[in-house]
Amino acid sequence: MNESQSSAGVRRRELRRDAVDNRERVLAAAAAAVRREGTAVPMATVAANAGVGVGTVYRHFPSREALLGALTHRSFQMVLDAATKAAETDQPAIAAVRAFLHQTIEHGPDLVLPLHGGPLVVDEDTVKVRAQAHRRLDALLSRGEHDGTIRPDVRTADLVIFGALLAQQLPYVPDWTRTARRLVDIYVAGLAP
Amino acid sequence: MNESQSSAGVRRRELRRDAVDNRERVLAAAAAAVRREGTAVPMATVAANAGVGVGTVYRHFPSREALLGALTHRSFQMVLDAATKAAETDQPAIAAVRAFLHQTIEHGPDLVLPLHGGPLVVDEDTVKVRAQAHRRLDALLSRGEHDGTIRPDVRTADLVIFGALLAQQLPYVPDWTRTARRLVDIYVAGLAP
DNA sequence: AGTTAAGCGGACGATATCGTCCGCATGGTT
DNA sequence: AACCATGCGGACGATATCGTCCGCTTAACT
Repeated sequence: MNESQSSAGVRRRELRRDAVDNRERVLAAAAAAVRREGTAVPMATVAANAGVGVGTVYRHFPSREALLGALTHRSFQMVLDAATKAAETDQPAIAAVRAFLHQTIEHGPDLVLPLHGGPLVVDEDTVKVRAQAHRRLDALLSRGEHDGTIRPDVRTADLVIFGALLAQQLPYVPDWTRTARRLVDIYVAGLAP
Repeated sequence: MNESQSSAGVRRRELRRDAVDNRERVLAAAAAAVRREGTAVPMATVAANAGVGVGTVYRHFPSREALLGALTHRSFQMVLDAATKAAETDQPAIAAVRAFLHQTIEHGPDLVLPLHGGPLVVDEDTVKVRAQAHRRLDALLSRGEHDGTIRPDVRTADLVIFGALLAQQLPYVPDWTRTARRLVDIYVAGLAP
């Protein structure tokens, strides 16, 4: 992870240190703001929450769409990480699935996935990350079918979708984390053959 | 269901027939629009989709907030109806729960519940309807605990929340209904003691 | 079929948000 | 420590959306 990114190096030099910082602060502020106010949140709000000027936001992300796209990418990356981490252990597959879903809840506050509320465009890179996450979970489910801990009719997409839904936080629900964990545990119980 | 509504009659006369029609069309169009574009959807879009002028929208719902509030109320009413209908049958409680959740999915396209994406204010009347729905489901869960078809640690809120989450439709998921049904069936399987 | 008040539509001024632009600040380099 | 290119902030003109207002239309009643 050095110099220019994956596809045909576009970035000429390293970003200046303050620029790297600011970029990260903008992303964090944006995630929080989008969760709080939805995808139509004014860029000025994001900028203010990040403690930078609007100009800085637009420099790093040339349009609102680009910013939202970056949030989505970041979120799928988190999902991928959670899936990878969960799959690494040698516990029964169903336990790994449970761990994955719990992890997703934990990441909840930072996840901005393309749920309803404005069309978040998903770019090519993001599609790749999403595909990787799917593959990881696919393997996990196969393992579950094989070791007999998971019923065979479960789709990979179900896990991602369920996780995405749980990453939402309903404003009127106090103590969301606990509720989400209950939902997961019951769902996981239903996963047994 | 005649004349003025429940609480202290506010409406002086009956609405004219065309007015009733238009009100309904606005609500339907608004539900669709909000699902498609989020709660920040321009009022002009709603009006256009309903085939009326903006003036008409604002006459029936004095502010955007009022319109969103009406949608929320209507949605909880649907949830209540689904819960009532499901509880009426004399099948085992767990089957009724399953029916309730499937019904909720069916209503999906019309449900606009206070999920993330802008604070939908929930008014007093709506709170009452929501409470009724909760009571209905409470009774159902008790019955389930009693007839031994449902584990006792399930919270009523879980059902409402799960239903609400399922009523979302993730834009990138094709054939959402089928997926949602799978999620429900697995969840319901997990509900057994 | 005439009367009238309820209802309708959409133009309009006010306001909010967008994304750009440019003079100033600062990290990095010699 | 001096240079300067990268990065920063926020004012600004352009655009989008808001909610109101009022002259016209039409349902409802006689």
